[in-house]
Amino acid sequence: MESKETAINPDFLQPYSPKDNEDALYKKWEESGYFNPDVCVEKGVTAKDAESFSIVLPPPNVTGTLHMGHAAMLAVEDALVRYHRMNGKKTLWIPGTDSAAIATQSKVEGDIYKKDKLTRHDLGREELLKRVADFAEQSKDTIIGQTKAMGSSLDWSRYAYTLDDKRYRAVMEAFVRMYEAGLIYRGERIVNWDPKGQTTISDDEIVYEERKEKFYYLKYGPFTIGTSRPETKFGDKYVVMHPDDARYKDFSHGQQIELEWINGPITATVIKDEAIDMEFGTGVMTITPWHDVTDFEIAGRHNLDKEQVIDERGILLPIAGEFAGQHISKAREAIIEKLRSKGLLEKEEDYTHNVSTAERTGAVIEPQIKAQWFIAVNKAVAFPDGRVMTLKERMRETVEKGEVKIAPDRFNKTYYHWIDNLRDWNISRQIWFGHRVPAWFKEGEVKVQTDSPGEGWEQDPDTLDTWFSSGLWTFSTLGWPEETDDLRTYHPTSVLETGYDILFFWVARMILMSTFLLGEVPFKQVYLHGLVRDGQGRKMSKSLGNIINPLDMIAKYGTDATRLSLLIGAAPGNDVPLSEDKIRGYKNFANKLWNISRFILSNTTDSKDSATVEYSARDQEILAEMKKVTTEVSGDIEGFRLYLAGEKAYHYVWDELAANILEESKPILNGEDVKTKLARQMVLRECLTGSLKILHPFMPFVTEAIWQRLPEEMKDAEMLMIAKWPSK
RNA sequence: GGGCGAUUAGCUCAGUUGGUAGAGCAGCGCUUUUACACAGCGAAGGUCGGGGGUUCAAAUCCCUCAUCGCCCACCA
Repeated sequence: MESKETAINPDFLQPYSPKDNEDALYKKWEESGYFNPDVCVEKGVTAKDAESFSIVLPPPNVTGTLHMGHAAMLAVEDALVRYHRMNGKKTLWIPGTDSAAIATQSKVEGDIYKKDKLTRHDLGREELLKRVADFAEQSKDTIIGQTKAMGSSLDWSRYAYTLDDKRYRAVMEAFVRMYEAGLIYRGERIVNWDPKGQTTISDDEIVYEERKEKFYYLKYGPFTIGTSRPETKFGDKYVVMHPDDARYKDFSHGQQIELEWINGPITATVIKDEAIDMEFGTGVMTITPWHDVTDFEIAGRHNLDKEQVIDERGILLPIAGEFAGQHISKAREAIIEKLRSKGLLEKEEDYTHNVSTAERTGAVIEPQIKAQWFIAVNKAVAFPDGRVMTLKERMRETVEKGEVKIAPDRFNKTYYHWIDNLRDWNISRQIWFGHRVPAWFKEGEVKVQTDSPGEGWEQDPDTLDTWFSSGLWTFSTLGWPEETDDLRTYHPTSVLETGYDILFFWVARMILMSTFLLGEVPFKQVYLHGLVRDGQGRKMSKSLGNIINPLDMIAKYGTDATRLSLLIGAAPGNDVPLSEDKIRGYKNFANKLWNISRFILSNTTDSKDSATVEYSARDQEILAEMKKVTTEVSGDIEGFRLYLAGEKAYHYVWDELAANILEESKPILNGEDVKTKLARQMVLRECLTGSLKILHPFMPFVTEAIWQRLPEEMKDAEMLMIAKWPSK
């Protein structure tokens, strides 16, 4: 026994230490160049004509730090990538970071204000952009370093940043092409104005919040109107009711009525419109087309005047008379007081309704009419394949026809529902950090082109919605608009793995961009993961104090344990409960594997000659079993059931290989029958390498650490990372 | 108001095409016999949310109710 122990690597005499292995292994992988498929082909690891497998990493915010959600995403994607790489595919996983326009700019603005008490207007556009860019550059290494700590086998030579030159160019090109196709237009429309962020936002960036407010009944000439927003009512000179409402049949469309209103007598005009709900309130309302979407549409149908009442900062304009200059949040009380004193307030009720707020800033949205850039989703245009259809139709079709498959498929319905309700997408933002709209103005003329038309042309100061550039991500990272080899080889990408919470923001927008600009889908498969929650299924949050930091877990239990805990039990589309106990359990497993290896190696040091092996029936059974597990694990990975694949491999190794096979092998290994012993030694070695391989996608470090310590004759590759997946 | 999902052992969840329930963690008892105490062995624990139906057979399919959660929606 003594001699056998010394024959194997002495590291095995100590428990497995993730800390002492992980960084060195990652460095070794990175330096080998095998994260880059070109190197794999060059060195003969991958066949020149091999099928490709590609994933783009959903780019984390440059200024962010790694949280469990990222860790889960990296674990899933890396497992897929490692599996396909070992299966001989030309495998590419592209890293990148996102400038995250609004989020980043407001973070920097906040910091500057805290430190120097300066606003962005004090600094000016150029200076602010410089500071934001510096900040982004500084903090980008943090997230990259953390991504590496997870063991991610990303091809760093292809690293992309949403605001780097190539991506910037792609964005400009996309805008111009869509404009020329008539898909992008500039229009005066009612948009969602965020008074705090001082920018418009898209419909998808709105979050509804339930609020308890007062609902007021006001006397408006012969009518009683209901409103929850008296501060918008100054300009109201149209009173609207349903044409079929019997209560108001004596009033006719277009009829003019003199009445006393907040700031004195006005002339109101009766409008009949079917948008009115006869059941709600009194069935009569006045309209404020400048600050309400429904009202805007009614005004549009009847060609009515529109007047702005509230400015961009939420301050009442001169139309409000004595209330002008007041902020709407303060003015409401005073207005109600005046209405009451004039006898115009009939009653007030408690009222619960949904208020639209901006996702980023939390501010209550104030609809405003503004000239903005939009993408027309209902306009039929010619696609690259020659067909003429709308973006909506094309987007729906990709999923309906299975060009893009979504796992879990129940999200198909969610996707359709979103598309059916989709309205033109407002893509211009009034912030500075981001891709600037490639439109140029001069004396009322507009030119849309990537570079300035020359002297005297002023570029539109607006920037683009961050999701516009994100929508190009699968192909802007591959070199588009140039026709690169990468684009030909790796697009459409194989899988897009991301959280279900950005199905609309991102997944749908990528489908939109790719089908129109390239004439193909951006990816064949969507894999939606859930949110990582705590052990009790609660959301992780600072206030609950239940945040589990992936880097802490990596330091404490190792990356492999952290990865496994995020993979097992994580079915697509379902939230993942995570507790420290769970991670600890998988740390023990890594050590178990280490000890299994130690046992097998120390008991097979004298088994070099394999030429004349005769397997017993049981030996063959064991080998068949190994093969069966491999088949199942492979099937589960390919079917995106990683939670099952990981569990099965785990189960096999612990409960079958360790508990049964090793135990029953002890008498044979210690016995006198040399032939039987040799056969079993070969079988055990086979089980070990097979187990390391099927576990590698899930726990790359410990499996590679063991692989590096195997005798040469057991290995078919210098690194497990590029070893051949066992036959299925 | 519409849609989706969940309800299985103390906790968190598996259970792929229907065949008399499984895992991890926690907990209980025993074991330091060298691969591993970051371990092993053993016992305990569930009328699979309620009700109805289809079937020889249902946690698994259908209907219905209940509770919880999520998403979507321009009722002033």
